[in-house]
Amino acid sequence: MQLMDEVVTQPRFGPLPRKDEAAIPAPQPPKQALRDAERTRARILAAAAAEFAQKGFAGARVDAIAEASGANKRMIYYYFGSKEGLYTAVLERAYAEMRASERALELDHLEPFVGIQKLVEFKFDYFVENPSIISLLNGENMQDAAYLRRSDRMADMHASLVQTLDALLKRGARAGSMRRGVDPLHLYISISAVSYFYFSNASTLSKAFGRELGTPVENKLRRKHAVEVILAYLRA
Amino acid sequence: MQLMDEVVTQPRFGPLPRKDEAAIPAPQPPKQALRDAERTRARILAAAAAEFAQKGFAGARVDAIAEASGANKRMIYYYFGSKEGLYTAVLERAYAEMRASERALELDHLEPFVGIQKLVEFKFDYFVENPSIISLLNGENMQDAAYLRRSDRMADMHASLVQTLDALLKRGARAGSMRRGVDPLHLYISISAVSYFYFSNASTLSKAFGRELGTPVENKLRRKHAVEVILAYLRA
Amino acid sequence: MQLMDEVVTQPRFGPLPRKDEAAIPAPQPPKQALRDAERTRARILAAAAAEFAQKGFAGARVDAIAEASGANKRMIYYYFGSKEGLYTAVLERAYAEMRASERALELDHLEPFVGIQKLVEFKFDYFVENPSIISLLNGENMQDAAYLRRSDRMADMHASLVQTLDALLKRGARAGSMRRGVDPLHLYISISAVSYFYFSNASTLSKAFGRELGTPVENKLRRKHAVEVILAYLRA
Amino acid sequence: MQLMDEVVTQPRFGPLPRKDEAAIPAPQPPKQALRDAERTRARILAAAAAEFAQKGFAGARVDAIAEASGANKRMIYYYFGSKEGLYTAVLERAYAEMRASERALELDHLEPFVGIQKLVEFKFDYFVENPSIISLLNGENMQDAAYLRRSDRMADMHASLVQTLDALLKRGARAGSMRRGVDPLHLYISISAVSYFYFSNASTLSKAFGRELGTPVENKLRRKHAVEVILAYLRA
DNA sequence: CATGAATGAGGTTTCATTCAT
DNA sequence: GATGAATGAAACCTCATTCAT
Repeated sequence: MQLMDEVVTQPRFGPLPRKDEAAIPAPQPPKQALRDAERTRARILAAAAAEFAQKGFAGARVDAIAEASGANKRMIYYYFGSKEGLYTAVLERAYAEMRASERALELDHLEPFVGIQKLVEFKFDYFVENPSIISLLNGENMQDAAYLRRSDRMADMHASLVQTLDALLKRGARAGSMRRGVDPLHLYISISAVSYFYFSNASTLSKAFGRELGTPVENKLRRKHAVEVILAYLRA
Repeated sequence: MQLMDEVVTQPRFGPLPRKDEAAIPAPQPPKQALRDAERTRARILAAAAAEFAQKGFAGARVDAIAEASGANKRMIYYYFGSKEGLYTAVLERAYAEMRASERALELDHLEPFVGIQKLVEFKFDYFVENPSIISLLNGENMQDAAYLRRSDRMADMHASLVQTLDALLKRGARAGSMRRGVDPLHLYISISAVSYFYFSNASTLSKAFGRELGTPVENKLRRKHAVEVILAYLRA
Repeated sequence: MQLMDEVVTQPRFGPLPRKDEAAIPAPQPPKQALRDAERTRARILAAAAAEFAQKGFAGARVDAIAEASGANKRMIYYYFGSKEGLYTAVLERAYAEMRASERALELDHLEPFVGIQKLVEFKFDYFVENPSIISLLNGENMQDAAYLRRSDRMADMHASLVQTLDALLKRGARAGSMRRGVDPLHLYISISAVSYFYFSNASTLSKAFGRELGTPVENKLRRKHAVEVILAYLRA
Repeated sequence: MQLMDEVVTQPRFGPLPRKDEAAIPAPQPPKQALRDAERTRARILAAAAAEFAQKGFAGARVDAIAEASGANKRMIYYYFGSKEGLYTAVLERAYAEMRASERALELDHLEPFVGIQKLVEFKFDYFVENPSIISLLNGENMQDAAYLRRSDRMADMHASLVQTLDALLKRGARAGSMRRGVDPLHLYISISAVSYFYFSNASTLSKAFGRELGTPVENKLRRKHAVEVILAYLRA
């Protein structure tokens, strides 16, 4: 969950700052006083992300998170209110970060094929670097997005990305180099799919086919393959 | 989990028939008793599949399975020994059935593009009809295939399918109509991915993009898209 | 809580038979099979009544109740669902029993003064024999009847008693021997008060006045006094 | 708990001024600091009285008291040492104030019936104005006066009142207008009872009889009734 | 005087599993 | 074959209390 730390959230401490955590730009208090609370909170969040990713919501143990984070179990409730609150915080953070990274891509002004290739590669690389996002999403999807469904903070999520894709597709089509009539959402889904599934199902696939996936060598192969599949589909 | 019932496993009723269940042809007990036992067992298995799919291994409740199946809780232990035993049985059954269905496809003698299109469509349709397999696989992958890893009964799994794919690819390449140098495993993964991911992540995608996926209309669109993506990639 | 056992409730077992417990006249199953469940449930209820009476809802310990009842802690949840459920059950039972006892009085056809004297004495004696009802009521009243408020099963409670009192008052007034214009509800409250308060506040009163209340000798005095206060008030 | 503030106790602020608080005349610190400390202490005490009255000792939450009083939780420990210490302080204060108010009555030289009527009315009015004293006493009595029992400061409590009552009774008896042989303690108990019980059990009574008690109209009725009951009993 | 962060003991509740019939 | 009752371990969570500043 390394990348997570790069998301800029205002330092938070005190009990249960649940709603719109990052919304209020708090005045900067003296460094030292803050540090502990902020760091404790961050450490809990990091430990929780790992635990929830590996075991799912039901399988995760609050005790394990407390221990892994080096914090007292009570602190988890002090900062997040409940196991569920912690889970939601982890989920929102992971999601928010992914969105932020996508936003930072700025594909709009690239040549269409170049832009889309960049997106495919970004997706692949992102999953390499943030493996827990896959497990977290898997867990959520298994329970029909029970927790994300309740979160207001991720309503607008990728909307922008699909619009960006749409613009690229239109430009490419106008230029005559790109297939017409492509549904940008389904394209986005396929772009995600060819990377996501490779990672998410690596364990069972490796076992089933007796070929260890997820290794650097295999990843390189897969990354290239993913780009080819998507670009081949888009060529006019 | 309707299709599951068509898999022919030997009826089992004594306690703990864990290993190699179907291997030994059990002595034939009086018809009626057998039927009841078999039916109880089947009902437990079906209820368990639903529960495990929805909640994962840790989140699933033995009580809930007992109630849903109409069986006494004790029976679960009588037939499957433990929650873990039940989970393994569910997993193996789902896997075995998927394999059996794939085997029944007989793509070998089809024209390469036709064969591959048929496979893409089969995958898609299979997930439509057997939604729980996706959740079960997700659960397994989240815990690094902890249970499947231990199962001997699924060693040879899809091996055959990849070989079939390889043959089709070679034939297509020789004929000059098909792209050369395609890795059949990665092709298989992509074929699975474009359908699987659409279903597995339908909940979060629907929420994120504000477009309800999984509906008949949307499914039809997706199925067509999936075929196009794969075939476009393969065209020489 | 001895008297409680005389209340006739249908034997109940199995998990969480919360609503209208006593309403359905269950068919009488074989004695032996029932016994344990019924007895366990009764023992938990008795232990809980004692614990809740002494410590209040918040102060009571589920562990203590389990131990005192000789039952496993889990059984409490099996039969009553939660600490709150158990508390409600205790409360309803105590209340229902008091109502049943009052109903059994049959004061209607007595000479008015005799009838009212009998009621005063009954109230006094009931508190002597069922001390926990006082603590339970105290606890409820401290929290503004939070739990009783939610219980449907005690709506009609004493209604009948006040009507009985009203009839006696009217008869006495017509005969010229009894004070006119007495509000039967406030009379009932006073009848309860002169006994209840003596018991409910015995501890602090004893301490404050340095005279041990609640002893047999003192009780005899108090009982006589209570009767005199009420009857003197009613004489024309 | 407004009346409480009128009790004159020496302002206290150092840590743990538990025993005989008011006995030692503390050195006078600078006015302002003193005022703040005193005010914080008073606010905590007031909030605590409300919380303990409503929830009992076990049900009360130190956090809730801190929040309601606007003070930091640490301050509670600074001033009162522990939850128990705070509870005792609340109890003693409430008790001391009631005693002080009773002392201020000066019934000794009144005509006996007038004096006793005044006492009945005083009791009633006191409970109207100090509702929390009832809950606090209830709580104490539920746990057999566990805390009051330990307090030295309330040994002599009402002793004087009973003596006053005794004097009035004797005077009335000598004058021939008043019943002879009345036990002044039991009279005092009855006087308390007819008001106390009405308030202490208002919640359950209101629910049970479907008539809202504690309203101004109902209170007026009750007050009159209480006086009548006691005076009728005393008439020769 | 005051505060936010931290703690550990203990409380309620849940769960897979087994016993007795 | 089947059932309801029972169990103990462990899970989540709460609370009074203390530490560091």
